[in-house]
This record gives sequence, C-alpha cells and structure tokens, in this order.
Amino acid sequence: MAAMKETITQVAIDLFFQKGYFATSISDIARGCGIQKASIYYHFASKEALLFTIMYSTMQDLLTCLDRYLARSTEVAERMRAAVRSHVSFHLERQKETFIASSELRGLSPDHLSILIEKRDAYERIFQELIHEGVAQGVYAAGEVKILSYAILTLCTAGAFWFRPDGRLSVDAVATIYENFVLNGLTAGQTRWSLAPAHLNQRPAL
Amino acid sequence: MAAMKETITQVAIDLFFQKGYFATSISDIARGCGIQKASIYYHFASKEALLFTIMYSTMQDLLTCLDRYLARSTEVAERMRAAVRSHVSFHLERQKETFIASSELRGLSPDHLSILIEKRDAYERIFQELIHEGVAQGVYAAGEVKILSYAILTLCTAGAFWFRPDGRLSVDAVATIYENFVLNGLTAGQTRWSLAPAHLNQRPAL
DNA sequence: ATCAACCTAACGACCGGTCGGTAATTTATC
DNA sequence: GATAAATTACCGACCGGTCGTTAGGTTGAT
Repeated sequence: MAAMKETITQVAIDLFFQKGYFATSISDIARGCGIQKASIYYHFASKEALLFTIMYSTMQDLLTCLDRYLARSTEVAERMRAAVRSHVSFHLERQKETFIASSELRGLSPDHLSILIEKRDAYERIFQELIHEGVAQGVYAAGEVKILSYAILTLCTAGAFWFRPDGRLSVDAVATIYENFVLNGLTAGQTRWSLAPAHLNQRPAL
Repeated sequence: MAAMKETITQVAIDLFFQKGYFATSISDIARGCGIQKASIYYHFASKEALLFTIMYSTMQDLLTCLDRYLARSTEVAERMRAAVRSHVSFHLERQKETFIASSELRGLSPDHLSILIEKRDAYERIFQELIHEGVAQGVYAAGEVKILSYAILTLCTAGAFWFRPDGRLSVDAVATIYENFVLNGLTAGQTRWSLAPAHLNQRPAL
C-alpha cells in the first residue's frame, strides 16, 4: 500500500501553502512525514514532480467540479451563476491547493508549465463562452470578453488568499456575495465609456 | 553620485518580475549591472533589504497616487470611480513593481512584512470607507464591506498579472472596463441569496 | 527469494554574505 | 595650492551552510 505517497503529498500541500514552494525543502517535507529525505525520491522523481502532481490533480478536480455545476442548467444567466459558485466554492474549500496552484507556477519546468497553462486556458474558455452567450442574448452588456473573464476568475481566485475557514463567513456566504457582485458587474447598467468631465481626463502626475 | 544604486534597483525589478525573487540570485543582479556581487552589498544591506526597498517605495507611490486622484471630487460615486481608476492604472503602468509587491511578500522578514502589511491595510481602509459611505448614502447595496473591498482590489491588482503593455488594449481602456465592472457590481441590482435549496440557505450576516 | 519501502551517507553545485584590499575622488589642513 | 586624510565605489577570493539528488545498503512482508 502506498499510503506514504499520500502522506507526502498532504504534508507538501501544507508546507507549500504555509511557507511557499521555494522556501520548503525536501528535508522539511520528509521531517513532516517522519521519514528520511531520500525516501521521498522513491515516490516522486523530483521536488518539481511533486509540485506538478499537486497542481495537476487540483486543476483536474477544478474542471470536474465546474462540469458538474454547469450540468444543472441550460439557461445562460443561471449557468454563469453556477460557474461562479463552482469556482469560488472550490477555491475556498480547497484553499491550500488552489492557493499553491495559482501562486507557484514559477516552480514548474517549462514542459509541466505548458501542460497546466493548457488546462487553465480550457477552463477560462468555458467562462468566456458563457460571457459570449450572455452578450449574444442581450443578458450582459457588450464588452471585452477575455478581460471580463480574467476579471471574474482572478476576483474569485483571490478568495483563496484571504479566506479563513474558521472565520465569520461560510464558504456559501462568500460565494453568494461574489455571485451577486459578478452578475451585477456583467449586467448592463450605467456604463460610462470615458471619464466624461474633461477635468477628470487628465491623470494626476506621479 | 549613486547612479549604480538605481541601476541595481532597476535590474532587480526586471529580474524579480521575470524569474521571481527566490529564483533570482545576487550574482544574477550583479551580472545585469556589470559589477561583482560583493558590490551589491555596498549599496544594500541584504537581498531582502533590496526587495523591501522596491516594495516599500512602490506602496508609497501607490498611496500618493490614490490621494491625488481622490482630491478631485467629493461625491462618493465619483470618488470610488477615481479610486478604481487610480488603482488599476497604477498597477498597469508600473506593472513590474506592483507584480512584485503583490507576489513576493514571502521574501520579506517579519519586521519588514508587518510594515508593509500596515501600509496595505491603510490603503484598503480608504476603499472600505468609500464603500461604507456609498452604502450609507444608498448608492450601493448593503453588503460585506471588507469582502467587497478585497474583491475590488484583488480584481484590479490581478491586472498586473496578465496585462501586456504592447497589447491591443491601452491602460485607459482596461481601467474603463474595470471601472464599470466594479461600479455595476457595487450598485444595487438583482440580488439572490443562494442557489441551494431553501432549507440549506445560509443568509449572510448583514 | 523477491521486492517494495525505507535507510545512511555522501556528492557537487550554488547560495547569500564577508573579508581585506584598492583606485579614484573629495575634503580638510597647512 | 600642495599635501595629507578620509570617503566612495568597487573588486576578487573565499566561507559556512543548504540544497536537490544519487548510490548503495537494509529490512520486513509475501
């Protein structure tokens, strides 16, 4: 039974989350597992491979989660709502892993990086498609689809940076706040295309 | 004249942005400046001190920028618009530094970290105050002020992660998109409390 | 006897940082 | 205005330590 492999992964997740990938040594992880650092290499080819394993499976689960949420509706506004909820709640519920996945890309080799980027792009495309649909149906104001998708995703991803699982707000509560914020942000409302008053068009010098 | 100190800072900014703080060695920076690495220590006490210098002055400038923008109006919605514009445009125009400042906090010593956290909190409080005012005046829907401020700030900060200075969109264009997104997000619109079945509804505390 | 799952021991590379020294320039003293 | 003293801005060599990784041996269960 390879229970130790799972232990190593969990300890690594904890330490990468706490101290960061580069600040965490193989010895640290081994100590956390109660084994010698050389033994790590029986289960993983390298430190980077361990990081990649964590990030890849997280990304995989993120996609699966989104698919499940989206299957609940066919109406575009409802699907967007579900997508945001999926994204937010996943990031809060699996905070450590999503935090690592979105902040330790630097640690990956070029090959592994491109694999992950590809998956991330596929994920983003789903959101862009939803925005596109919404605009086509007149539910949302026309706009820069990619920029808006980045806005939505980074907004919610950032939840993993400040969320406290034992804090005042539940995952559901935060998800709801974000849902409404995003949906309102997308919906056609007062939209100004430039700073109308001329005196505001000049940026303060710095 | 201490022109070299400025050169070191600029090279460090470039390298920290490209490769990250931990992946950049003092030798790398020295090579980029055309000097020996020992000479770096004539200008900076340590690698960490160099990082802190960069981050601190960036934070200082960010605050100054916001103050100048805010001084132009007294009306709350207009001030929020100006604040978002300040935040976004600063992060796009000084992309490298703001990217470093928001992604390399790990590299700081506890003392330096707390100094920066303090400054960041002061910055956030300005936004929270604006939201609070807006809610009090009925311009915005009631909501979690802190969560919303995090949402706004991280949303815009993230611009520094994907923005391409030589890309299709100008700083001003992106700032306008974000402005509208945030303002719409804050403004009272359709607000639903949860997707979950009624008996599971967890209405967030107001 | 095999083999998975660990161990001990060590390797080379590289890191941030320090040391003593020095040429060039500025400042103080007469 | 000549000379001594001090300061600035750098260099080359080196140190202690840590890192990820590997080689090869040991153990215990099947």
